Amino acid sequence: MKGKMIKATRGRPRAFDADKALDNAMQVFWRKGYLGTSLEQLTGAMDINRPSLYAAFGNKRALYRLALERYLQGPSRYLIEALKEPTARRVMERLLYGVVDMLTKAQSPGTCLWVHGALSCGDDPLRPEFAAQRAAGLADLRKRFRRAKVEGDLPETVDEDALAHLVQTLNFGLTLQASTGATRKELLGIVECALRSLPN
Amino acid sequence: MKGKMIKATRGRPRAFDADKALDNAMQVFWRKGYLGTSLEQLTGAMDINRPSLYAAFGNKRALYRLALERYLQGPSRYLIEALKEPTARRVMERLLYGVVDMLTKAQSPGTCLWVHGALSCGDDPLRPEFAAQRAAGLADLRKRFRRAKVEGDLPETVDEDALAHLVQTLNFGLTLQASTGATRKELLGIVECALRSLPN
DNA sequence: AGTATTCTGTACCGATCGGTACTGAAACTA
DNA sequence: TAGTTTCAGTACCGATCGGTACAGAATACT
Repeated sequence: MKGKMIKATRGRPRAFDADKALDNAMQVFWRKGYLGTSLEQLTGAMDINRPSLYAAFGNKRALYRLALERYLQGPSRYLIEALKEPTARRVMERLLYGVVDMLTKAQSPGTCLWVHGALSCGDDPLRPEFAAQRAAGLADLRKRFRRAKVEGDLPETVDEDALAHLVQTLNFGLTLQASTGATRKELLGIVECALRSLPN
Repeated sequence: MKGKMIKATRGRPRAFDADKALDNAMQVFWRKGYLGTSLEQLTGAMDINRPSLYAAFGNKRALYRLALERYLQGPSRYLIEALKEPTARRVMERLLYGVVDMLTKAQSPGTCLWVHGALSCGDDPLRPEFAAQRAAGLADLRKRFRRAKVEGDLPETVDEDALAHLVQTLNFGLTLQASTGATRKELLGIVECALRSLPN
């Protein structure tokens, strides 16, 4: 992760904290999307000037990739954690309540950086990368449900592929709800309603 | 709808079909989103020049609003039609299969113009309009389910507000699935799985 | 015909886009 | 201290953004 940030050992040391700067960049991308974010907004939030940004992070697209990685390891951590829950039921609960928490946390932009990026990147080369990441996330979820069947906490009759798809779809849908103004109360209602109709 | 397109009775008649031009504009917005669409792409697809676009449609934002209206009455017609189905069950089926059909039809851009716009409009004044439209669509669905309870084709125990939210969320989620590469087969699997767990 | 009206097309506007050349400052090594 | 390396900052690049001024062409009204 930090490997992609260019750092030097010799010469004049940089005057800013690259990690903190990246964090600020993530915030901007999160709120504004990819096309909706300008370099001026980025350098403003990161409190560095343009050549410093390019020297340290490459370009706008490369910076976005780093911000996305950071997002997935930070604010979107609930996805990783959910998979570690002991039962399929707990995985689904943690995932769905997790996304609601992320979307409605105190200083949350009220959307998902990944989703926002996926639909605001135009024809950028980032586009196919989002598709690959969706497929990867889906595969993780499917594997987890398959394991649950083996371990006996998910009925053999359940189609783990369809269930993984459905849970991912609910995650996406909840994000869009929040992005277009749904409140925490509304989101929690949706999750409860969904969980009532999901297996186990 | 056509009332917002400026047309004159006196003077030189316009050399293009405004309706057809709007249709072409809709296609571009559909594929590229709002920020992702440039005036050059629009005038190119509409086969008119810039001043003609401004004279007939106002500006980029006004043209987008017209394109969106057209989309809702055309490719996204399934939403309106679904509400006319005789039972709550049929409403849900028509809506969910309808969005999949729309997303995977022969020349479909593989996304929803509305969703694409909502997440690619940056800080544009369009943003709150999307929020209002989501709320309106939700209210329509809720009213329909309430009626279904009165008419007896939906159990009294069902929370029509939560159900409406859930169906809208599934619609959003399916759109995002398609926007990031999910196939028709995958989408149909999700719908079947969802319908199996929805009331009735 | 003459005139008012509205369209088309070219050519342009200032602003902003993502990205970079270049100067000088600040650190390290020798 | 001299030389090397890397950073910071200004100032700029060509391209593109959304939007428009203006001149000429085409219609309708009188």
